[in-house]
Amino acid sequence: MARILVLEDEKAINDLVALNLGMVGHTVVQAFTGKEALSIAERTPLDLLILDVMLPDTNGFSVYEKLKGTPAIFLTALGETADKVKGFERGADDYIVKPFEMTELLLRVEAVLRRTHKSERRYQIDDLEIDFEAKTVTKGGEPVDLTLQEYALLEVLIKNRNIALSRQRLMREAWDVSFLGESRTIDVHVQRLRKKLGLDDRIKTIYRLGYRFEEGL
Amino acid sequence: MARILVLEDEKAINDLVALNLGMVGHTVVQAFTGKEALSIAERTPLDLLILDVMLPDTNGFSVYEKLKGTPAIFLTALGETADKVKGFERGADDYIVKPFEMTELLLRVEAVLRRTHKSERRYQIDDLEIDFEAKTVTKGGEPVDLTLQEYALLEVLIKNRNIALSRQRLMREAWDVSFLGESRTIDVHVQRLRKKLGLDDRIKTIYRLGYRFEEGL
DNA sequence: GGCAGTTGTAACAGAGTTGTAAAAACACGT
DNA sequence: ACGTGTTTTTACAACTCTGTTACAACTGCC
Repeated sequence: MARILVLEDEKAINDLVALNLGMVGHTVVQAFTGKEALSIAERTPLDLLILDVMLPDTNGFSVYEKLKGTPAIFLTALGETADKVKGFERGADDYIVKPFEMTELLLRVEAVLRRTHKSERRYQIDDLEIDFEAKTVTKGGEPVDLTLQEYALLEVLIKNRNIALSRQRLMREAWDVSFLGESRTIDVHVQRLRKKLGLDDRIKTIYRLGYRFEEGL
Repeated sequence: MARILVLEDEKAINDLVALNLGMVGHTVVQAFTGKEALSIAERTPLDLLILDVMLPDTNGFSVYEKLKGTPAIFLTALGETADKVKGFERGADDYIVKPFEMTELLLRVEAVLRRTHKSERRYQIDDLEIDFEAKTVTKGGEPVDLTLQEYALLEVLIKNRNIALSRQRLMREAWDVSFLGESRTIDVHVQRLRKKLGLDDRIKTIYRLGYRFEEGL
């Protein structure tokens, strides 16, 4: 279940896409202009962008540039594909030629989310089993109690596994936007996760930066 | 296994759909006109409607309107999608563009049924036995009185069992859409369910979020 | 090794959240 | 209008969580 932004000026298409994504359980935000999209992205974290290439006020690529880091799927009309494809050399992105089948879009969305680890409901490692939707954790079969805030933090860590995350970023992604406190809050929460789940080895401290959840490697 | 009405005037397609649905275990009723569909719906309870949008005597939407409450999947030809989509703002429904793959239809049927959990009418756990359609509950053989609202809440909890449900979501799904009150209503109703049904252990409080019905964990 | 900066850890208090009972508001038939 | 049964609101006590603080332990660098 991911947070997805749909940027497409044609209302009918935008609605259609949003509707279908919502149907399969994602949280969808709709934007009709590039400006709108950027202002939304500023305020809420997003897992995936679906960008129309041709827009009245700008084009999907420049929006994508400004939101670098967030994976994207581009919607492009038939003529404009070939030369622009260079944009997608990266791995997390994709594009679809209009007109498209809704099932195709849904499939590609799932594929991208799977690649970027953004929509997993359950996660298993060692003797740990975490269900983010049920909000349950078992360790070696025994249930463990986590608080909501601990789930939020753990989820961010796991979904960005093998990436070093700054405290600032962890704050942004796992805490309510309004939260401002600059303090040792995160350290304490990490400590609680390590203790409750026996994750001393998997949640690694990056000196002077933040933390990283390690898997495989 | 659900009871499904197929309304589609082209006999070949209707038969095909009915056949396939029957094949996977559903009970299928076929209708070829809107009038027929309504008369059938009057007499037998249905879990899902599959409605052709274009019909000789009417259209799928108006049939849907008259049977409000029953989830539906619309079959629509390519041109007529965009403007009609407003019909699906609700969560339980879906649509498919003709021509479609039979597997796609079957998948969407299962998805809708899963979302609405309509394939189960009764639910049993421990010494409890609940019939959501009859609106009866027995606990250890003895009948228990629940109010309508209590059934609604219990149903949402059970049909989303093992998922942590926010108060907001419970409100949306178990109360009339229009309800806005930000209050302790849900807490009180949960408390009554726990007391009346002895569900203290099964309905778990998720601090700062809402509740979760637990089954076999 | 010594130092400044950084992280680990335990304990605490206040804010926020839930359980519960009882009152108030509402719905509906008579 | 009244009475009955249901639903929402209110009030308060009990409880949980969370950010903070203080100090110990550690890290990297000179």
